[in-house]
Amino acid sequence: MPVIPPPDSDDGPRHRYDVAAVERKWQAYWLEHRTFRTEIEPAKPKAYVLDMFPYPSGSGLHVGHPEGYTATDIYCRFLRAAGYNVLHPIGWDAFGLPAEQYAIQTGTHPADTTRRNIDTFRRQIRALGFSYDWEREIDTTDPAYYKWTQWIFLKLFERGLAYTAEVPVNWCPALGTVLANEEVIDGKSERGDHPVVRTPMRQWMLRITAYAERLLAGVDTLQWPEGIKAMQRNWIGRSAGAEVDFAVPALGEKLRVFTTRPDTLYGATYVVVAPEHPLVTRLATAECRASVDAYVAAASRKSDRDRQDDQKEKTGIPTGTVAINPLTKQEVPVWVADYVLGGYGTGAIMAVPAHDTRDFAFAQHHGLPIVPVLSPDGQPFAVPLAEAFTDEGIAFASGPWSGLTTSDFQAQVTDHLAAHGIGARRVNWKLRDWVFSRQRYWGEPIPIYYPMVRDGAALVGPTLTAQGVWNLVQSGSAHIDHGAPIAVDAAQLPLRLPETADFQPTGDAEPPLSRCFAWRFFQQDGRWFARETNTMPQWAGSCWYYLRYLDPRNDHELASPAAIAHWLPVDLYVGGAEHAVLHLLYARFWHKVLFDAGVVPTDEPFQRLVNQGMILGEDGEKMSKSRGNVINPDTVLVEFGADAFRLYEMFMGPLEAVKPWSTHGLHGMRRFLNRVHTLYDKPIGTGAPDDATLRLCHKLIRKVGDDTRALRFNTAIAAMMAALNELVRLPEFPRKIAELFAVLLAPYVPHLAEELWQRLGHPPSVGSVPWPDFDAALAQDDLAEVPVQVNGKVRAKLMVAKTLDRGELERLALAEPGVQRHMAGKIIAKVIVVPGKMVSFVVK
RNA sequence: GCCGGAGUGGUGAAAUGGUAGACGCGGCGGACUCAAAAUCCGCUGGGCUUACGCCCAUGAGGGUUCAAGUCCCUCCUCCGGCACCA
Repeated sequence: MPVIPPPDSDDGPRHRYDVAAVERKWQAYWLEHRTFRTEIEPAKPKAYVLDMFPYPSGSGLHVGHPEGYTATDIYCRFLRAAGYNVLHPIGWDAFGLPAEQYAIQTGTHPADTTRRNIDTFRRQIRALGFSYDWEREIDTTDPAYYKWTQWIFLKLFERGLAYTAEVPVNWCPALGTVLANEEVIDGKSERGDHPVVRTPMRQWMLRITAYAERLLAGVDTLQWPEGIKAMQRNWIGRSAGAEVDFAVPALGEKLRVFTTRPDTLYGATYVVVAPEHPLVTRLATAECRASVDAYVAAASRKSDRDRQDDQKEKTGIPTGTVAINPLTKQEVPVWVADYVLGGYGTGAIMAVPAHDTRDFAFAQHHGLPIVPVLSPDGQPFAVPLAEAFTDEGIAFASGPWSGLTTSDFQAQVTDHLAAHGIGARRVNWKLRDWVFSRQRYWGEPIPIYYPMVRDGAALVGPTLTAQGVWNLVQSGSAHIDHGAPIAVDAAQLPLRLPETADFQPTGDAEPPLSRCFAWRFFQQDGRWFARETNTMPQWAGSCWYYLRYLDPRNDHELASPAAIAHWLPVDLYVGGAEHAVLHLLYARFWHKVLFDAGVVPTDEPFQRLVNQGMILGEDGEKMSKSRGNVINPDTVLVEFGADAFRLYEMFMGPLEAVKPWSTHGLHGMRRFLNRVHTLYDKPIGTGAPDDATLRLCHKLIRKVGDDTRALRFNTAIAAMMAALNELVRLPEFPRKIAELFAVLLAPYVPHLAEELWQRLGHPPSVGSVPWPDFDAALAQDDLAEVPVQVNGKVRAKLMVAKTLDRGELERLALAEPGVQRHMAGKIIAKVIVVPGKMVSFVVK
């Protein structure tokens, strides 16, 4: 029979080994052998490496998810080999609007879509070969999980940090729910970009402002990107200044204003109150009443968005009333204008047009006086100001305070005001309390209930049904006493979300749970009660999930104290920068509360944070369906395999950098892996490697170790590529080197590394092989190429022993023809010799 | 406007103040092949030069230094965030 040459494999000759089979084989092996199961090993140093868990959307994983996940996976595999006890879990942040929106659109129950989405995400993540401990997988919609979300809520409630209030909230009619300030971007919902309006409603609030000072101070202690820290500081928005009373003789009242620049009080030429200010109506004189009322009414109709749009021309009108500047004793007019916010400070300001850009614009527009009282040198400005002077400086025209610097003036005048009972030192915060309730179905039920009242007494009625109670409420003969919230007994948790097909929002403020009468109304000791029907926002489950991973199946504690003590804090947290203020601020807040409650031993949850940079489309634009530049990981995996995919995402550039996708680059990774595979086809030599190869390898161990530890994966990969380029030149592949190279590759391309390790005759897993040590002497060359500079330009290069002494080095350098040529006819003014590094001559 | 980050070949990017452009992609040339693909080898910042070499070059302009992509000052551009918070 003729010998039939084996056909090239069907999936193309570029696949030199059967990537799909190899990857499937090892993924199955890891799962079956629970290779990455984690237990507490007290003898080892611990490392808690956390990914921001995904929201399992209907569209599946995008290429941005695996970027961070690959980084932490490589890091974890490396740390395990380096002798660490590593915790590396994954789970699902599965409550929230998108799943519910999708469910509403398709008529499927959110529980079903959520389950399906999770299955997809799990399959996709497993296909990438990540070393998660799957026995710690969590799902925020699992009652066994949200039992503890509710338990933490009860802690907040007990400590007075959860309360209800009738407050102006961000109501989003399209989504049928209120949103937190953090969820509103430019007057639109963060999710879905729907309009948001301000309207007062009864809401559950969390008193995050009580932690403002600590949340701010804690930022300084964190190893986080500067940008994120700045954003948190900015969001918390501490502002120190003074409150000052301006007397309003016509009313016999004081108008209290907040200012950060009490040193400009002599320049305060008018006062402005917000349209929402409680005194507005009374401030309006008879002549101004109609216009003030109209202005206030118009302002109340405007959304925040509209108010911002009107920035260019600042509107406002006089109230007709005057106030007295407490220092100059002069009368200044009181205006009402919507550039002053009702919800910040006292809702009133003293306007100093000469030294505040906003006041300046307003004063110019409305012809109000502009009086400078401060300049860089304390000399009055010679000409009228063209713009506000807002820097610090030296005061003039300020009575006894003239000549003082801004800071001295501020300190002294604040004391003076306080001593005379007309002011006080004051710190304001931009941070507001967190609106915590949502009028949606797909969230954690808030574990609170209220007494039912009929005719001023508790509603009793053994024969009543839940529906009957509702009828009483509808008819007005009974009501829910929202003023007397009662916490569900912790032993009764979880308070399960009722199953219902009627989960659609109605567009009014009544949550879907209000219609689940059998769940909502219940009888206890003969009395009727009504459950809270708002649910928690999406952020609730993610506020503490990193704690549940520590002990995920514990049903009598959030996590055991032993597990908490062992693993906290999170040593490295990797995720997208889009969570800079929302998730990261809320989670820090809850963590501090749990710290105060003695549940956790640390004040901050996430010691070190790294943001992976966004991956752009091949066109350099943000990936989006509308641009059609979205890369689907599933497709990439089929064509190139997980190892190549992982390697490519890490090789693209620094982890934190924003970088465009390139399918060409991916081909390069496949080529690299094929060449590695081919290298192991060579005869495996039993002899000792030669000196050059040995040095190469020891340098490689150091380089890959250092870079991996520092999350510089791109340069570690480059070093392995460079090493491969040398190794392929060897006539045979020494066994020791073959083993070593597989071990170094393992964190990066775990499937191939396992396969090669097995081919070398070892039992799995290559991941259990300790990370090799390098020999410091072998990890550096004894020869060095030393550049010789003449007047700063390299004129020769010397190949010399690294340790060659200065005198000899200088002598050799001088002998170089290239050096001679540039020194001819000149005298040496200076010689710098750095042994092993550099020789530099300065000649004249 | 304010805050944070970044500007380096055709391209993604490397470079403890000490040889700018490692590594990858792309391109060019060659080997193999009937041919192509794949693979392998070589070259590849720009300019001048037959050549040895020389000059220029890290957004722009200054400065410090024997030596600057790296440190300092001024400015420009791009990305991300915040934005009437007094």
